Amino acid sequence: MPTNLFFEIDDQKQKMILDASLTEFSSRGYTAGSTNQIALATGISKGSLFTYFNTKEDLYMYLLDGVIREFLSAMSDFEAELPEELFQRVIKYAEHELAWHLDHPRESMLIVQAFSMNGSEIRKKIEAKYGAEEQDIYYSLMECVDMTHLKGDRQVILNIIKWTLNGLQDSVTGRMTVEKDFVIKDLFEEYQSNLILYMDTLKAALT
Amino acid sequence: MPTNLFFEIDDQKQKMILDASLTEFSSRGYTAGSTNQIALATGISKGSLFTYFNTKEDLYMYLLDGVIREFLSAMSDFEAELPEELFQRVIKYAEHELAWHLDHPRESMLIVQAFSMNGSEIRKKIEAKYGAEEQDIYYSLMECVDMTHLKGDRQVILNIIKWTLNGLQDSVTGRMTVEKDFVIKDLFEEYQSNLILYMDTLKAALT
DNA sequence: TTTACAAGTGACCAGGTGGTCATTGACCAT
DNA sequence: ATGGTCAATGACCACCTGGTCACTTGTAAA
Repeated sequence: MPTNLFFEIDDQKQKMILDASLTEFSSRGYTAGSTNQIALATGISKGSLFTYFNTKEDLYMYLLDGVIREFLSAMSDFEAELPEELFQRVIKYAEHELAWHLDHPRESMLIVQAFSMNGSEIRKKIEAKYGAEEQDIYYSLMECVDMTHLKGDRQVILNIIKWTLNGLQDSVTGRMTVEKDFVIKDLFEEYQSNLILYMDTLKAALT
Repeated sequence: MPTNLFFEIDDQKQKMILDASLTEFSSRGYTAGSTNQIALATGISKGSLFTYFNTKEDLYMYLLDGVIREFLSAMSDFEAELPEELFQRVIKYAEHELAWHLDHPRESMLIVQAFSMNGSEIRKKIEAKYGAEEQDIYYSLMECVDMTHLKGDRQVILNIIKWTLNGLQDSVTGRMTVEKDFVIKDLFEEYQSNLILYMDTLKAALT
């Protein structure tokens, strides 16, 4: 949590600090991320940085909180535009989510790294604070959908769909970390057509 | 890659070094893992450690290679015991895989961390060396299965099943990192019953 | 112009890191 | 006993970390 002083400096400076922090932590992770580098990139002294935030952890948690809130609100805001039919709805939702990740690579990486951290104390705090919240966005967006005509338990079906989305998404982002030259547009289009293929298979099977 | 000297010291010592490395790297990750700590835990000097392995990376890659080979062979060796029917086969395979992870928590964590590392150079080497191999074990074990009677493309179905397994598995291992008191046996039994529930749903849907 | 006070600074600290290399000492052939 | 070989050693190096604090600087009131 920042000190009062952080909020009293001008907004430009606040943004620069958070932007530099985002770049640093998303590319090097929490542990390897360097407060020296953040201060340097922002153009302020390390002394100031540590008067705005008491510890590296405070800075990181404040940054993460903002980014997660951005993500959740980007997803929630899209709710009105989602079709009512389950599989159409899932496809649009997944497209929107992946588009957000591709449009916000640093934010996306920060979140991914935050939840794939291992062992450390801070990981537990993150899990305790956001674990539930992060899971719930998908279910809450699907809550109003009628699934009485489908073969199988509601929760089971929702999870199978969700994990299939995960798998498809990972196969895209995984390729991004390995291949040197990738065209985001191409990957996205491949994802879209796979999305339709997999959802059609599930729809045909479960209807 | 170790030097010749490493293989010439007695096997007990070799094992102690690898064991200490496994403990260190699996609990703290590659970057934070300390060669000092490994030397200390093994009871040898740091100088010796660096005559056996030229760099930290060499040590880590050698360790990882052994562990991955262990895992792959543990999976392959099980092939003969797998039922021929697809969903029964998947259930047994998944049980066996999760059991291995629970029985080898350090090895399991090492592999997970190796493939969830971000950004660094070594990650790319790992991906290049094992990316394909790790994906293929599941497909190769399912290769001989007859799926002509199922509704949908073979590859699509196999992926949906695989990602469903992933989701179930993550929900178990995820709970292990969060909850303080968990009984492995209970988690495993919960996993087993969920496995059957989800595979039954998929089987009913796809048949 | 002087004073008072808060904000900004970067040299500094203790504690780590991966890696090196002059020295040691155990062993063995002579 | 001597000389030679070579694995083992740990003090040492340069570099980095998160965090501190005595100091400088800017500003505004008196």
